[in-house]
Amino acid sequence: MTSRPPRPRERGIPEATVARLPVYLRALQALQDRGTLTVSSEALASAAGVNSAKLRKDLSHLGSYGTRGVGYEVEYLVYQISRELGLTQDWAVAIAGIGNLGRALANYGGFGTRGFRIAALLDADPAMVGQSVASLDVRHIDNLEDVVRSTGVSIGVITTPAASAQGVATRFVQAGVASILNFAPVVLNVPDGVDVRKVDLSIELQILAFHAQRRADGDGRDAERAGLELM
Amino acid sequence: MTSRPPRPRERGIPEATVARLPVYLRALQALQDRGTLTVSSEALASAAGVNSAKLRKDLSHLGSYGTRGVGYEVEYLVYQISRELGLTQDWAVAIAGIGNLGRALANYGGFGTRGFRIAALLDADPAMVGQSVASLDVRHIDNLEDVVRSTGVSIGVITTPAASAQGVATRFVQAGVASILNFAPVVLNVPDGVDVRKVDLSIELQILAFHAQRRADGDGRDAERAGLELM
DNA sequence: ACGTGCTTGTGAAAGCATGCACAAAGTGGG
DNA sequence: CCCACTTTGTGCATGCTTTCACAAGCACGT
Repeated sequence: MTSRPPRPRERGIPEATVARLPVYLRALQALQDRGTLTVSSEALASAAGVNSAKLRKDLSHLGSYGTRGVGYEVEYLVYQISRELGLTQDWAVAIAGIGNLGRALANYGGFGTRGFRIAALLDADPAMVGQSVASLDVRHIDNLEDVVRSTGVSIGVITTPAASAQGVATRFVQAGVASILNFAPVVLNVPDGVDVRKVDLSIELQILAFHAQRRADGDGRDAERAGLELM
Repeated sequence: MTSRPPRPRERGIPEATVARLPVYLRALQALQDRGTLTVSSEALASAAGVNSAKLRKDLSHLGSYGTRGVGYEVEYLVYQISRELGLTQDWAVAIAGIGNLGRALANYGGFGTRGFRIAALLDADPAMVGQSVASLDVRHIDNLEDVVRSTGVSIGVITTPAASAQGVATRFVQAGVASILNFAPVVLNVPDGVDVRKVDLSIELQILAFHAQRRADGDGRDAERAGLELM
């Protein structure tokens, strides 16, 4: 029951590792573009901004894809990580809320290259509906269920105002969408089994402000502290 | 040397706690808008989407601001968290890269209300320079140092293409900006003491895809798994 | 065929974060 | 004034993450 070689990975890659795999993938693709064939954990770790022991442990969760004394074959590793992340299949994404941010996402080219295809745009504003954004017609949010079903959407992105976000999320879920990326500044309530990730610009700024203040306090209070001057 | 009451908090709030304080703050402000005067850890935790023990431990790092048997006074807690996060002062933010995303951020009203003021917009495209976005003139990126100094910018937001991001980051740092929020899909290299946070849309989607695939694999392989059907 | 040198993969230790469960501390009613 | 009730603040146990340090393994030159 524990024969590893044929199907190397067990279920259960740590969450922290999953969050770093896309970073490794991007670094590897950059190497690939430059024609690099193999890379050591040290070099890849430095390109990805992590420590090499962490990188090796992360990769070890996918299987034993390196060669001792040599490193990792870039192309093979790109494939293995892509497969693990589910990027070898095609994911249809719907964006709800075509304001500034929704438009910015719709026009962002970075998705298409990695298995994500923007399949539908939805908005509640009648003036918006029917307009063409990034070569897609904006549909009215009332058609959410139809649109999800007919275009096979499995990931929903919410860029609506905060007040509408929960409603849209609930409709996504009821239409069978179990993965949601939420940009609205609210905590979404969804049933178990639905995966919500949140991106919140204002929270990131607040975290930066906290650290900036701490630096400033330290400088003021205990004269020079470790920090900027140790380079 | 360990007298607590007068200045309750020691240095060193855990990073995980810092990341949640903005969420609590938002939930508290929503309560405040509804006229709520006090709130229990249970109620606030549920509004913030966390468990109440975690909330209490988080808040205990700031000091003892609750009343046993009653809860927390909303207004007082808003003030304490704001102060801890450094939101009682005003932070000048510069946005470099006025593409779709940069414009979306510039026009997003959510910052102003919480101590952040967009003080400058920068772009490398001569056609963009001089245009007015969100009532600010776009300046050429070559003026970065001048702009930072003259407007007192202390937080830099990078929404440039990936290829330009590292250059802009380096210039921000040399101009004295020690807090950077990076939307470009690259790992930035900065000296110690500079705080970089990354927001990466494509990474979030990839993490969602991973979990979505895992759900699908499970359903296919071991018939029905725990998940959507347990509601 | 064998030894040398390099790099991976992984136990084991240390460090964080989470959640339980309860004592401590306050409120309000009788 | 005391008792019952509520809710905070926190010690402790558990689990997850990171980091160290080194044995195992492979390539290459001789």
